[in-house]
Amino acid sequence: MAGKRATINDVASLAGVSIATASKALNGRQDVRAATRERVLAAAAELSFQPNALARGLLSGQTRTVGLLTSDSVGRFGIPVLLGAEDAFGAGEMAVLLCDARGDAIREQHHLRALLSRRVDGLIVVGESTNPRPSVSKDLPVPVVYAYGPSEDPSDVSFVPDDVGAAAMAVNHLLALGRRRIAHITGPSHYKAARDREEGFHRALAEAGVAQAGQTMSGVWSQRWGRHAAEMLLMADPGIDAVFCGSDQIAAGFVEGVRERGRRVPDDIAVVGYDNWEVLSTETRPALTTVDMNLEVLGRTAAQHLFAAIDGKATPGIHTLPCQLVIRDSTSPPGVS
Amino acid sequence: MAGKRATINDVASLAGVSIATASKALNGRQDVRAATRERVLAAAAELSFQPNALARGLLSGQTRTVGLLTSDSVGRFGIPVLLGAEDAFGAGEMAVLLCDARGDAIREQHHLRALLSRRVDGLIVVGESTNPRPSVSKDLPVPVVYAYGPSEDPSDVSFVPDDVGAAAMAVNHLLALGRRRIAHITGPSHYKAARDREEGFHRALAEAGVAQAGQTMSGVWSQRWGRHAAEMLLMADPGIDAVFCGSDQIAAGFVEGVRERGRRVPDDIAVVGYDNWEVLSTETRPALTTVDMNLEVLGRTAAQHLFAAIDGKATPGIHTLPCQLVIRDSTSPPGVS
DNA sequence: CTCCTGGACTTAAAGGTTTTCGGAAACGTA
DNA sequence: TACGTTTCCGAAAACCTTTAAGTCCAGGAG
Repeated sequence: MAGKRATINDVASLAGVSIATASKALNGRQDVRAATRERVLAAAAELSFQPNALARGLLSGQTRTVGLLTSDSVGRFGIPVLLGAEDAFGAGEMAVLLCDARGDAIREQHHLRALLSRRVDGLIVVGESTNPRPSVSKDLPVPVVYAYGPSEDPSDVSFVPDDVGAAAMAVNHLLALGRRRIAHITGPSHYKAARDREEGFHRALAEAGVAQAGQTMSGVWSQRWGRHAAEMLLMADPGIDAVFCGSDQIAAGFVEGVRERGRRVPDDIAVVGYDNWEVLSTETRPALTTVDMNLEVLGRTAAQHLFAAIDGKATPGIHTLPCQLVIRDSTSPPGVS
Repeated sequence: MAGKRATINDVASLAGVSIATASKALNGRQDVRAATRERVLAAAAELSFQPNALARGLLSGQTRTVGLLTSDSVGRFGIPVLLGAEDAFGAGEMAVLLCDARGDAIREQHHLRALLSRRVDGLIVVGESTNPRPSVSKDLPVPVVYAYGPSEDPSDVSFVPDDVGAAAMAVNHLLALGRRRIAHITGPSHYKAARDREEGFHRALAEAGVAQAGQTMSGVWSQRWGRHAAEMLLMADPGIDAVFCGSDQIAAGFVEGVRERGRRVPDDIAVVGYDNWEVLSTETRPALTTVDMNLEVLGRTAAQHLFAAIDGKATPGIHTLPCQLVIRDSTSPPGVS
């Protein structure tokens, strides 16, 4: 821990110029002789001068800092968004102030006040699910962009993954493999994600004129439920040849359950998961075909649009971003695996 | 997005007092009559006034903001530390500026400069492994605390989990269950974590006067390696009755491998993992007995000591924090499961 | 009456930077 | 010499808040 930090005043003194000239030299402005600029730069280097962002922000009204407000302690969704945002902002240009409200509205208000008092230039709100959430607050003095979980207010700017389209894509993949008896196991129906994915599932089947195998099985987002669903499904309808699961956790559990009952994946039953959560999708056997929601792209996009909004070019509405089907062994055609 | 924000000047005008009086009233200081304070507070509420943290920081030299510098994109270690830090700082009191260097030294320097120019009060550096890492920089004007990955410089303040002790604890648990032929499967030996855990493993065996079953098997931190190791181990030494794995991923793979070869966990072979990574440790079957490194506690402790260091009470050295053995089904005594 | 005390409030400075505007020097031109 | 132009540099204001120091006044003591 060294002593006091150098100010532009110290730099100016050492270089033998006024503060104004030092400022101009350091910021690469005109109206300063090359030799003088040289001297100032040398002085700044010597003192390892770092401009005080507080003073600068106070004057300009821009802090080059954005707040990221999340409720997703585990970081499943917040982290990719953060990474994407950092990318979009450019290395070191923008800083991100991260707050975790842990699903508590009071805490969220608290964080919100703290962020505003720090004069962030904008705000990204990351939902813990794709369920629409209350708008963070009316009449905020800074623009807000919602990522993953959209705002209830359609005049806000929101970015969500295209769950419907992705589910349809997954089912079309199964249909293309010749599977015709396709079941659907997913999470609780109070999740919009579950409902959207089911909608996509139905749409794709309808377009192909294929009937769903059994009823959609709603449970929880866990491996345990996947295993349990496998038991029930194989009992009730032994003829199924494919399953579209609402999450990788469910898919991983389902694969286990299938194997325990002596059926093979993908030969007997092809399985598609959702999330592309690597620890489950690539490490289990067989590796899971699954939907990647491109959360990093989503985060980057949200950040870019936040930029635009800061510049006064907001793009209100709920924007849907495409997902990607990652094909792995759990849907290999027979004999290929 | 509303118009300009209210300043203390606006509040003072509306309340009909001077700026100084407004400031004193808002900050609960003496020398202001109750009625006057009332008026000021009402005015502030009416304008929804929020003090400008930049101006305050500029004056006081304290920003009530700390930087969290990590290289752990996935958030496996950074997130718990962040949560613990937020806890220690108190809700909304302190803000955390999060930067991810992605293992790149250049990027780290970049972020470091950005953080310093923003005048953070302190810095927490989170390593991606427990391998000692270069000190972030000499003569920084703010205190730095290292979490998870310690600094190479012993005069820095570092907090690391007690891998050696935890491994010994895990092995003692297996010994207490009556297991005597215990093997060790772990990650690459260039990880200090792997070496430390092996050391604890050996120490506990030595203290009990029990010989290790076979040689320590070093691979990578993956399920695939766990499965592979299971094959090799059961081939070479079918008599083993317990395995201590260097990570939950390895343990999960090992359990799969064991089951495929027709042996049972925990009846034939007890398994202990490491990390308590919930998606693996609680969701697999049987649920894994594993070591929890208490990363959230570690983060909170690091944050508390950063506070102390900011107040001039630094505690140099590498501090080792205890881990915790979470006992689950993978080490149940026969017949209990 | 004067002097002092203490309460309630105001003035002004400080913190570090950017920016506008004015000034000074150097130089060329009439 | 007087004047205009260009080039470079400096003084000072502005951003918003906190705080040390100062002002003013009422009331009590002498």
